[in-house]
Amino acid sequence: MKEIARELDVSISTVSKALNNSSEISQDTIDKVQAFAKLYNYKPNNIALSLKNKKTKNIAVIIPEIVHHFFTMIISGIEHKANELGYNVIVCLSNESFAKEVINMETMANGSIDGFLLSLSKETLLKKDFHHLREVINQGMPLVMFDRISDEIYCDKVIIDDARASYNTVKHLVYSGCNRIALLTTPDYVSVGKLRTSGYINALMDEGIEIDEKLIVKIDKIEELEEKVKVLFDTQTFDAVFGVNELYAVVAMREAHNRGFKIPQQMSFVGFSDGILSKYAYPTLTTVVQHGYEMGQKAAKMLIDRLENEDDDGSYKTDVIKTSILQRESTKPI
Amino acid sequence: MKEIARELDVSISTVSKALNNSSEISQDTIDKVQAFAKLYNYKPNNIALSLKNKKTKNIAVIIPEIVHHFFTMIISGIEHKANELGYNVIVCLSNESFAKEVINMETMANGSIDGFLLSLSKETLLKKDFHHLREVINQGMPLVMFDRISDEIYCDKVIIDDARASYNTVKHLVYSGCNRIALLTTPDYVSVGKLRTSGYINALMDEGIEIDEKLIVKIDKIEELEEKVKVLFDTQTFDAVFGVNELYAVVAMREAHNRGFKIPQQMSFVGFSDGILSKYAYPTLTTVVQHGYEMGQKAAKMLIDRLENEDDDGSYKTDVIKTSILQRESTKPI
DNA sequence: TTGGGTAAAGAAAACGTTTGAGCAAATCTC
DNA sequence: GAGATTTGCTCAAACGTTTTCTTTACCCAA
Repeated sequence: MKEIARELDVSISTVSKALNNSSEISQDTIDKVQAFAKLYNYKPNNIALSLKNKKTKNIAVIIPEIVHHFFTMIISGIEHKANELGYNVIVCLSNESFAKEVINMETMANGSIDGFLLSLSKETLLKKDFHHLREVINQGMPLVMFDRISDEIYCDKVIIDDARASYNTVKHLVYSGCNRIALLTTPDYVSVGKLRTSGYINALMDEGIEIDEKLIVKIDKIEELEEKVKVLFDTQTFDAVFGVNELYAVVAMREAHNRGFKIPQQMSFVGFSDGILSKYAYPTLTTVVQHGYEMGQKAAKMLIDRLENEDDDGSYKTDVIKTSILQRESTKPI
Repeated sequence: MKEIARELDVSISTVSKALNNSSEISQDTIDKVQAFAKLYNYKPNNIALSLKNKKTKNIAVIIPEIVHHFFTMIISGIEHKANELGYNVIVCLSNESFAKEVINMETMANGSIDGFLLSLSKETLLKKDFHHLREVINQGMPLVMFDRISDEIYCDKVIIDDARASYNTVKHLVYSGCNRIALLTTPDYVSVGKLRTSGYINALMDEGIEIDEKLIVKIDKIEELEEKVKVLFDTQTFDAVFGVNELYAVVAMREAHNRGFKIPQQMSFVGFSDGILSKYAYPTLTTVVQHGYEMGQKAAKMLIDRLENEDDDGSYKTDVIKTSILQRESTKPI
């Protein structure tokens, strides 16, 4: 801008106004300035604009892990919607670590971004320490949580109805003729795992099937997955496996394969979160579709709506994304 | 800062210097200011710093697609290394679209970031239009390309030695007793696909095996994958399949399964890029490991090195990441 | 001629920070 | 005790914009 001003022998203010087609400036000058701007390939400096407007048009999304189909779908959705609305997405990974989550929030909450999209790390869920969230909220920075949330924090949220999805799935298995259904789930501190477990229990109770605790396997770390699955097969009999994610289901299915079970005739399998594994497993895996892309889109829209509408009436929304069951080869048709 | 200055009745400059432990300021004042800063929970405004320093400590990474194991590994690596060195990562998705890639670069190259990490979209590779890259380079903004690169652009690069990896893999298959090896690859405009194809051809020639064009299947869109695989099985006989990504290999393996082939006794399978599909396929898939995480780390390091070392001697490096073959169940041991 | 109106442009402040130059007071030196 | 040095602080400019408030110049009517 300075250059253009010097070149045309006008003031910087004039240049600025001319570029913005201000009515204060003569058409003649406007044309000249804009011509020069094009010539010099002038691009307004975003940082200066951010400083002036106190808006960066950036949003941060903090997720526990990116190498995970569900999260990449969410990011895709976020990115798409944010771009559509003129925002950039800064991705931060917490790696399931509380400390990293806190650091990420702190390095972002200093003017670099306008708002947060957050899915809690396992460690944060375990510690139940949410001071960093409270801090940014008090600071007046909008926060939208998705998927892994906490009820203790008041803010906008987008979630899957995990309990209901799990409930429906188990019923589906029962209707297809299964009645000893093993559950591969996470420890209860993972909010979504807990909800899925409770959906499983409720469905069985409603169907009058007794809960056998030995059929419920809680897996904390990925390393113990294969071993625990083997133990399950060694010690229990069952005719279906419900995994709270696709990996658990696929690994169990492999084990069944190795032991010579016919799928789905002798044993059915269902997973959660329809990803690439389910789609290309052998046989293809029936899954609960979580619609991560839509979740991301909705979360981004919620955040940006709040950013652009000043009328903060202090009320927060929680959006529930519907799930659906995608019937593939690993379960018997109803 | 203003508040602290008012409260302590000193100038803003004094506050700034006190916070930076300047020797110009008395220890007494420094202590007081820092105490107040802690009390008010003062955080320096990053935007103002960026404007002043002409450095944002942000880097943009533009990738074609995020729902893809290899790219998420790369992003993980980038994010890790960048964070370690004090940088944030802004993720942009081109969705394999030339237009979106250009837009992404333009919206970022206005002061929002210090440099680019880029993997070209398919459409860009097809069009061979790289004016947007030239533009940012001329503007003096560092650019590091990774994986999907173009030789026409002079900049730092990080690549896989695709041709060699493919060559080695095919030799591996030959040594394990296969001699009619089908290749599932991409059209030649995808740089890595072309290289992998040429590695395949060279290996066969070196082993004195005739190239049968009918065994080379080029797949452009994911939708045509299953159909083309079926046609291959219907019309040709072969004892091994080499897929230039894990999906191709896994889909082919499924088809072989369905047709009753014994794997690997009757037919071997190898994929490229060791992802979740390969690991949990049935049987588990032998793959070429691309070390995406390391590629990401290296690319990030390269970019940041260039950002922080002024001495731009005009020479560019190309780093080649080694690949390795991970022998699993889908191939015969050598 | 003078005053008021208007069109076009410029000056200056602001966003939050850093930093070199400048300045007053305290301390030192001989 | 006068000049020199040191100490501790403030001023002002700078980063690149926008925007409000002047200013200037010109025109027209009284």
